Amino acid sequence: MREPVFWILTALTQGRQHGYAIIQDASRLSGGAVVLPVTTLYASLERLEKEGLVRADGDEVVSGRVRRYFALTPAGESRLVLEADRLEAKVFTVRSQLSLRPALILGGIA
Amino acid sequence: MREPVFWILTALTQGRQHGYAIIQDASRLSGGAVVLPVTTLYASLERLEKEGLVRADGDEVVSGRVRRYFALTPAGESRLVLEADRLEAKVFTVRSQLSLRPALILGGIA
DNA sequence: GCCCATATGCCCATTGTGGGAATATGTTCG
DNA sequence: CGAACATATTCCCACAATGGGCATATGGGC
Repeated sequence: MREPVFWILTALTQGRQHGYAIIQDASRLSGGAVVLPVTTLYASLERLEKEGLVRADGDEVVSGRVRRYFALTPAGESRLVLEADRLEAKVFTVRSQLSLRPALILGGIA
Repeated sequence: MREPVFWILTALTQGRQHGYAIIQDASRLSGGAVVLPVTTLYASLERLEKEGLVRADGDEVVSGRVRRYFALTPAGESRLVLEADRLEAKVFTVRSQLSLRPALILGGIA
């Protein structure tokens, strides 16, 4: 799973949300590190809908502007849980590798 | 950072390695989950070399076959450490979001 | 002799990402 | 009032990264 999709699904864990708000959530949740481009967002949402991880959840008009709402499907939720597990495993693996890397033999017995 | 690059850099933490062995390391380190396609590997290595995260570390001939060795640069190592931190932060964030998601109110007081 | 593992290289298609710009309404500020 | 900016979505198009297919070449096992 790529970054944009990860943040979209993560933003949707708190309930239905519309596109523009997802961009703001992604930025907030990542501490400002992630900037989700609009084009990427809508392209991803369309793809995720086709894959059944996200579903359209009604259009609403707020002060003249249309909002398209999206929601996580059960499949989307379990996919995100799976991703969390995978990320955790990756962290464990790199950390292990980094801690036992040859370069670390700097103090030694001396 | 994408999956293939992550596993390439992780494989190289234990010292210089040649292409084919990196593929096997990636598979082993990921518990068989990651299959690094040959084309992706060499394309990535070339890119990583250009970016200064990896450097060519000599060609050797073993039983008639040429092996191209590659090694992590200090930049590559710190990039991987940074990536580990980012992954850890992502795990923390999703887990938090998942634990406080509306759907979890199922047991309640009852 | 044939297949498989090792080891790399070239060609090319697809996927996901993302820049640019258009559209349209509401708000803020000089 | 006009300009700039935030909200909210859409279309067009370029590009980086991924990866499939195939070619090449050697050595080992059946």
